[in-house]
Amino acid sequence: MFDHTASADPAHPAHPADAGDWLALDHQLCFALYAASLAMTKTYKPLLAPLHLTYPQYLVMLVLWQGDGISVSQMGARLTLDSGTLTPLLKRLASLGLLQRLRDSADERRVRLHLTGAGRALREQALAVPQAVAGATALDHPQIADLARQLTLLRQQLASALSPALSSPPTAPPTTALSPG
Amino acid sequence: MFDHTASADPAHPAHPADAGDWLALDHQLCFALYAASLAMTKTYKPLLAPLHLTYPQYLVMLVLWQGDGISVSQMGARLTLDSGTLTPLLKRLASLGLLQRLRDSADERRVRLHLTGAGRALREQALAVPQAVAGATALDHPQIADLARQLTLLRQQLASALSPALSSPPTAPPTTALSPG
DNA sequence: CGTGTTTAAGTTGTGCGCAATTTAATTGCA
DNA sequence: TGCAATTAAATTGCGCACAACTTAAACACG
Repeated sequence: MFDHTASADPAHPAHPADAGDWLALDHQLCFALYAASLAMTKTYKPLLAPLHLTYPQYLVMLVLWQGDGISVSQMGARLTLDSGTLTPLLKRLASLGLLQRLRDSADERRVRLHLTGAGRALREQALAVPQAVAGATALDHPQIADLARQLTLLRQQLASALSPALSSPPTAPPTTALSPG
Repeated sequence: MFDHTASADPAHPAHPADAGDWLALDHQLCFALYAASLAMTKTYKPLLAPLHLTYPQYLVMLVLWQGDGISVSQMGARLTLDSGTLTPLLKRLASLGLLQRLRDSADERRVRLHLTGAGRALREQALAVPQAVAGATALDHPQIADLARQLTLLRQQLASALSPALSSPPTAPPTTALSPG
């Protein structure tokens, strides 16, 4: 499956001789990323079930545990999510009693997110989650940190390729990279 | 849990001195993975729009271009998706005229997926997509291949941690890793 | 043969994730 | 001051992802 008419490395040809092999699923970083992300979410599910949180809800709580009172937009910037995703999610967390959504009196457009006592208390139960996930990865911490670093760089690069004007103009202009030869 | 004594880098401490720092968003591999996966999907969107494909639909087509006539379950095994996700997605691809869903006459439970002429022809337009994405990553091919390899290993390890009986019993039993101390 | 089990696909319901639009509040600027 | 432009959040609609369940076909085994 992998090495028909392969160019250099028979196991994982980085440069398929046939142009069509560029479309092979196993050569796609995108699929590796996609499938790993789905697997990660599935790993979290049983760990978050006792906390009555979904995985995106857990991410919101992580942000609030680092500092609450932020606005919906600030939460969105932190998690790269928009209000269309966050508004219903935050309403669910509010109905669970974990946070309050309060209009900013100084700017009535803003909704600020404040942890409740229950929301703050939930943090204690969440402390065991990262270690459990780390165990499931079978990676040690330098490996986890290195992989996280690579993925963060990848995300930043993809984001800057999508909106070149909005971030890091000093680096090379990535617009041309989006139009293949 | 893992070598608590070795924290060094003040900017990105791999080993938070305070136990609470384990919950910091930026220390989470899971978030790096999640955000990178969302960014990747956003990168594909404008590239797949001319093909009238969503990103998961594109993955299905990648599998079929490597060999069609497979069943829904085989597609699911390839993409780690179940029939609840695939059945409506495949019906959309069929209504686009890209594939046919045909009951297997030898086993009427199975539905086999066959590319149409239009489905096969779409492959030509898809050939430019991987290079465009590779450009957006700003990584060269050895780097892309290496990152994909790490992510594939991670996915396999997470999958085996979730269902220890189903894969690689010779390795260490990961059930205990899921229950934190 | 018949019947209980297993398997494949489909269905239903919930929760994201995002594009597009709407509503309302604030800002900019003549 | 007045009014267009901008901004923040919410709403609507669509397409995944998945758990739980249903339907129907194939299999197992006495």
